[in-house]
Amino acid sequence: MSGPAPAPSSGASGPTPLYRQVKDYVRRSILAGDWPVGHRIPSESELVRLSGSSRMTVHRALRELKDDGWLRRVQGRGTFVADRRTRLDLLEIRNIAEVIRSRGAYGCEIVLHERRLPPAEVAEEMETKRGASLFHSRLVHRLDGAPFQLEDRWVNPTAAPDYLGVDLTRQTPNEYLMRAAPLSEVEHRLEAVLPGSLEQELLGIGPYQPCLLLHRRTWSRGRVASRAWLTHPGDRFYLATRFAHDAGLPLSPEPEPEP
Amino acid sequence: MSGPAPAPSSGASGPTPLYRQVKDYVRRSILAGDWPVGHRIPSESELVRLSGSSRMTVHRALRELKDDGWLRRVQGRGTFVADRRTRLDLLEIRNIAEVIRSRGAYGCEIVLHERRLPPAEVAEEMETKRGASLFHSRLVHRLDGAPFQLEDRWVNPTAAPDYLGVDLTRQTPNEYLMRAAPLSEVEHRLEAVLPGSLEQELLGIGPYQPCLLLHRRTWSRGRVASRAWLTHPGDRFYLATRFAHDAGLPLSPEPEPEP
DNA sequence: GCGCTTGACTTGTATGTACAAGATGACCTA
DNA sequence: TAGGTCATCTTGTACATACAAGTCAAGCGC
Repeated sequence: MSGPAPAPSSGASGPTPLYRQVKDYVRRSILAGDWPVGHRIPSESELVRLSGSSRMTVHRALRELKDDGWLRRVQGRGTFVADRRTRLDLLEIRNIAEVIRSRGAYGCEIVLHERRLPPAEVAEEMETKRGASLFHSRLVHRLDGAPFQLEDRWVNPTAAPDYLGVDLTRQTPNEYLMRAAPLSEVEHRLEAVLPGSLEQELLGIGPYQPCLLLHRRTWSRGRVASRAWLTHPGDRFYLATRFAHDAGLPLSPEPEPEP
Repeated sequence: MSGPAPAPSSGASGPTPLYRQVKDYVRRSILAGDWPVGHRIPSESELVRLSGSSRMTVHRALRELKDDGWLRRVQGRGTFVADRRTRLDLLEIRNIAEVIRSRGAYGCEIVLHERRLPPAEVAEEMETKRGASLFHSRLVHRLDGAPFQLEDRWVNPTAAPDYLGVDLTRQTPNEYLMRAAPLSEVEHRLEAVLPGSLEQELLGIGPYQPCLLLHRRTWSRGRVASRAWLTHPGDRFYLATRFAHDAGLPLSPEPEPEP
């Protein structure tokens, strides 16, 4: 556990808390490349031995690193280095398909609509037990003939048992789910990606066409109800906002000291 | 402390943890408008009495709510309801660089900082006359050593005459402009792109690394004050939101004195 | 071989206790 | 009155303990 964290230099904030030191140790190990993505890091009890602190202190450090997206923790198995990208709060995004719909000739093509066993990462995102099968649908949304969204969606059967019976050409999955599973929480994640060859074909794009990927999870009654990957070709799609500001910007009344 | 959180009904996820129930109680009280922005909420010891749980449990709930931006806590004074509006509708008033800054070791490298004649398309975006020279700066923002944003910015001299004299290592362009040119309007545009070779080099990425490009224009006193292209490598950056959908936020106009 | 149990190990939560440190007002003293 | 002191409130951190629950492999009995 070597160095006791980068000395705060300005002694303003007092000594570095122990849980902070543990966090910094883990983060440095990840940044240094000692622990690559997916690597299982030392368990709590090992870190207790290494750091000389108590389990609750180590536990808090790891939990916060998990909340910050650095780690992935699985009860009974261990703690793993997560695929981390800088994360930022921002922006509310409503369902894109419904908004776009009114802008031209809308069409929808059903590629998949079935019940099956999800890959491990999907099961994890949906917070379901391994071995539990889920609903899976894949749709191509078109506007004036050109695909503008590839929708890959998994649905939790306990949240929307009738999902397989829905006619997805008359009702988008999102429209149905809004009714069937009252929304309690939403999580969005927006990133830039290069789609694989299957997605390229479905979207009718070339091999090096960057796309906006909107990853969206919805909760209903405490469970993850649905997980959607919405891929939008970057050459025919972007998000925009424009708005005016009131005269007096409140912004931050108190600058908040910040060490 | 009334209801013990939304009944899990399906025993799928087990009973709701105690700290979760405390969080939900506080969140509901805020969303219901019982505790307006700036209001001092019950202290930990009071919540211990109200909830019947231990102080550590209450403390964890409040700490997480603070981390999520719901509360502001001041040692020795108490816990207050934070102003959450800025996170929801003010979108990206704060430059991404400033938000990211607190997440690790921040660094900034100035590539350009000069006055020159803009290309025609920039002049058009800035709504300036042809032949009028503008301020131009290009910065690479780094987090923990790795570039996460390439900022290419043009500034209107009539809106911020001192821009060339600003030390951009101590103050991001956005920070300076917020002070120098009171914001009246903002326009955003977000898309997925493949950067050119110059941008690749500055960001330290490969030739086929898709990036999120945030295009931003700000107005001040009726003029375009600034135009920024913010490029973020897709392999180390994404945008995210997560929020509860209980009800519309009250947007209480009186922030209450706050003792 | 197949299925089950068992135990070791993991993370998740809950509680009690203790001390540190900031804020505030009552109170005492010069 | 002015200033310092102290008690008391607040949140922040640290630690020990306990139990719950998920995972996995070894080992047992059929």
